[in-house]
Amino acid sequence: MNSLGEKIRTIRESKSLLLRQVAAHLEIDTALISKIERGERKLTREQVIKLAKFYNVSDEELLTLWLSDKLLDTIENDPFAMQGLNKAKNILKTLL
Amino acid sequence: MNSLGEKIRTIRESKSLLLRQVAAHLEIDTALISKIERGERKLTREQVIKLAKFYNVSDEELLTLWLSDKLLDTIENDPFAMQGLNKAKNILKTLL
DNA sequence: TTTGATTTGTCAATATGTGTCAAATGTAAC
DNA sequence: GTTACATTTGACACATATTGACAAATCAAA
Repeated sequence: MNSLGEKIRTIRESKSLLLRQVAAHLEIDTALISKIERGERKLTREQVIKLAKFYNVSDEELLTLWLSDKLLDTIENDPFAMQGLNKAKNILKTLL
Repeated sequence: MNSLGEKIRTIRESKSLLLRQVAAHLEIDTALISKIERGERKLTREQVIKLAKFYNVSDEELLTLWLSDKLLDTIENDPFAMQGLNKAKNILKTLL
C-alpha cells in the first residue's frame, strides 16, 4: 500500500540519484525522503509535482499513485471498502 | 458530497426524532449532530454504527455512505480523481 | 411574545502532519 | 578494521486539523 514510494525509489535508483540530491531538490531533509520512499511519510501534492518534473515523468502517473495511496490509507481495513469505493465512483461520475 | 448527513437527516425526520434525542443517544452536543447532518462535521466510525442501531438500519448502508464521503473528501477536486479511484480499486481487488 | 428546536461562532483539548536534528546502521573501498 | 558516505531510525518542535462543549443567535409554532 505504498505504490508511490516504491515507484519513486525505483525511478531514483534507475537514475543513480542519491537521497541527498532528491532531498535538496525538494528542499527537505534527507531523512524525510528516505521515509517517504519507504511509505512511512507522505509527499504533499506539490512535492509530487516537483518530483515528476525532476524525474521527467508525467504528473499524472505519480499523482494517480499518490491519490490512490491516500485513498487506500483512508480506507484502512474497512470491511466495506469496496462498497465505499464504488459509491464514491458513482457519485464522482455524476459530477463530471 | 454529504451523502451520509442527508441520509441520517432523512431517517431522523421520518422517525420524528429531535436532534436533542439523537445527540443524547450518541452522547454528544446537539450542535454537533446538527453540523453533522449538514455536512459541516463528520461522524466517527463508532458513531455511525451506534446510529445505525438506533435508527434500525444496516451498518453496511450507513458505513458505505460514510466511507464514500470520506473518500470524496480525500479526493477534493483532484483532476486525477477518477484515475486514483480506479487504481485504488484495482489494488484493493488484488488484496481480497 | 414565549417556548423549544436548530444553527452558528468561538474556544479548548487533542490528534495528525510536516519537518529537523542527532545518532545508529549499512556498505564499499582502502 | 577503519574511513567515508549513504541511508535509516527515533526524538522532538511546530503548525494545522479534528473533535467536542458552550453560549448566543435564529427559526418556527403556538
